[in-house]
Amino acid sequence: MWDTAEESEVPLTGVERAVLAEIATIARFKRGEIIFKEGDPASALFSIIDGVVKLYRMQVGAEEHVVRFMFANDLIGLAEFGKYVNSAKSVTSTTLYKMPTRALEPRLRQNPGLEFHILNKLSHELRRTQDHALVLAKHRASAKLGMFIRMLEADQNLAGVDGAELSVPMPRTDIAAYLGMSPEAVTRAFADLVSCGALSSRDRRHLKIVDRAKLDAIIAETEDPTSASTALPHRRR
Amino acid sequence: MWDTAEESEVPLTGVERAVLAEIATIARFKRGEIIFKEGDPASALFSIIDGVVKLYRMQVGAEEHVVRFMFANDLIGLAEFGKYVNSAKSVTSTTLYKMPTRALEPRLRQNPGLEFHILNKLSHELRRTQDHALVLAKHRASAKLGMFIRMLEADQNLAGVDGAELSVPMPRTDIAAYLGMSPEAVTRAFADLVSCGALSSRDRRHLKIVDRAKLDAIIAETEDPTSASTALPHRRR
DNA sequence: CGGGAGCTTGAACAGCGTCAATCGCAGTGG
DNA sequence: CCACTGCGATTGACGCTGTTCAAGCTCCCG
Repeated sequence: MWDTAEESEVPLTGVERAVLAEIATIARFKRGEIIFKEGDPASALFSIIDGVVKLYRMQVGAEEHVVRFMFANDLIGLAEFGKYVNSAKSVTSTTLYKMPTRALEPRLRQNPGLEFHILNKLSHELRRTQDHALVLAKHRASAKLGMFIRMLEADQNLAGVDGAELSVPMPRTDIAAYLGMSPEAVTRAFADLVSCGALSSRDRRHLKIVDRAKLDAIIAETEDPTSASTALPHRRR
Repeated sequence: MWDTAEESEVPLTGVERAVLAEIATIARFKRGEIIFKEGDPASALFSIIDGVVKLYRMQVGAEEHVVRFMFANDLIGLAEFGKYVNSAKSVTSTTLYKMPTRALEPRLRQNPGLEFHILNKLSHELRRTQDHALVLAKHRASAKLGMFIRMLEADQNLAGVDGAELSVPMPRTDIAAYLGMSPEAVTRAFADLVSCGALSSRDRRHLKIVDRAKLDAIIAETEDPTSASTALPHRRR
C-alpha cells in the first residue's frame, strides 16, 4: 500500500556532489537549539546528516504547531519570498550541511540536474505534508497515533520488518503538537495500542509493532482498540 | 499577517508562454466530472483557467478526504513516480489547459525558467498545504470554518475588502471533508459565526465578512462564538 | 542524591459525531 | 410555466471521546 519500495531516490551525480561540497559547511546543534526562525531572512539551506529536527510554527492564540519532523537526508530551510516559512529546532543533537543561499542560487541555475533534484524533494515533501493533513483529519486518537507510528517507521527505513524496534526520539508534547491533540491523549492512545496488542514498548522511547494487521485496522478506524478482540481472546463470550 | 501583498507572482515570459501554447489544448469539464484519479498514469498536467476543482483521496475505512480546492491559475496533476497522487473532480464547470507530460518534459529541460516557475508554484503549494494542516489541528469547529473562510477570501483575491461578497462554490459535504468534520458540524459552525456577528450570509453560497476582528479572534480561539459579546450587547446582564 | 521537566493517571465537563427526521432548493420533465 | 422528485442542507437528541484541570510519579541530569 505504501510505495516505500519505489522511494529509492535518484542520487546526485559525482559532479553535483562536488558542486555542493564547494559551498557546504558542517553545522552542529545540540538538543533544543533553534536552527532558524519563521520570518528570518533565508540565508542558508540545510541538509540533515544525522539527528532529528522539528519544523514548527507559532500561532497567536495557541501553542506551537509542529509542521513536520525531519530526518537524515531531508532538506530544510526552503523559503518563500526570501524568508523562512517555518521555525526549526533540533529534537536530538544534530549534524547538518549548511549551504548559503547566495552561493547556492547561481549553481542551481548552472546545474539543471540539481534544480531537478530539489524539485523532486519538494514534490515528495508536498505528498508527505498531505499525508500529515490526512492524519490530522482522523477523529480517533489511536488512529492518529497509529499513523504517526507508521510514518516514523517509514522515515527510519524499517518498513516491513515487524520485529524491528522503532525509536521515538521526540517527547510526547511534540508528538501531541504534531497530531493536534493533548499530551494526555497521546499517552492514553499509546496505552490503548499496547493493551490491544498492536504495539509493545520497552520504554517511553522504544517500541515494536507486534500486530501490523491490527494496527492497520485501527488506523482505518474499522476496529476499536478498546475492544481487544485479537489481543485478548478470553473475556469474549 | 497574511502576506497576500507579496504574492504577486513572477509571470511567465512571452517565450515561455509561447512554448506552452504549442502543446496545450483546452479541456472542459462539467460539475462533478472526474478529471483524473489517484494512481492513474500521469499523462498530463493541467492549469486551471476558470472554475473550481477539488483534489481528494479515498481511504479504506473512511469516506473521501479533500486535500485542497484549486482555483484559476493553479496547477493540478503533479505526479510522483509517474502516477497522480490525488484524484481531481470539478466542483463547478471548469475550463483548463491540458499539457501532455510527454511533450512537456523535454521543454522543461530546455527552459530552466519554466522549471523554476514550477518550483515556485510547488513551494507555494507546500505552504498552503501546511496551512491546511494548521486548520485541521484546530479543535473548535468555528475556528476551522473561520480559517477556511479566510482562505477562500485569499483565493478569490478579495483580501481586505470587508464589504465584498464571497462565493462559496462547494457543497457543505465537501467543506466537511476538507475540514475533517461532519457536514452537520459545518452547518452549525456557520450558524454560530453568523449569530455572533462575524459573518452574514445572503444564501447558502454567498456570504460577507462583517466583523473581521471578531472572526480573527474566533480563529485564534481566544473568543467563544457562542458568547455573543460584541454582536449582541443586549441580552447581556 | 536532589531537583525539575516530562510523563502518567484520574475525574468532570464540553464539544462533536452519529442517527434520524424534516426541510428547501435545483434540476427535470410534462 | 409549473409540479415533481431527489439530493443536499438543516435541526434535534443522545452518547462518546478528547480536553481540561489537578495531582502524583518517573526519569534524566546536574
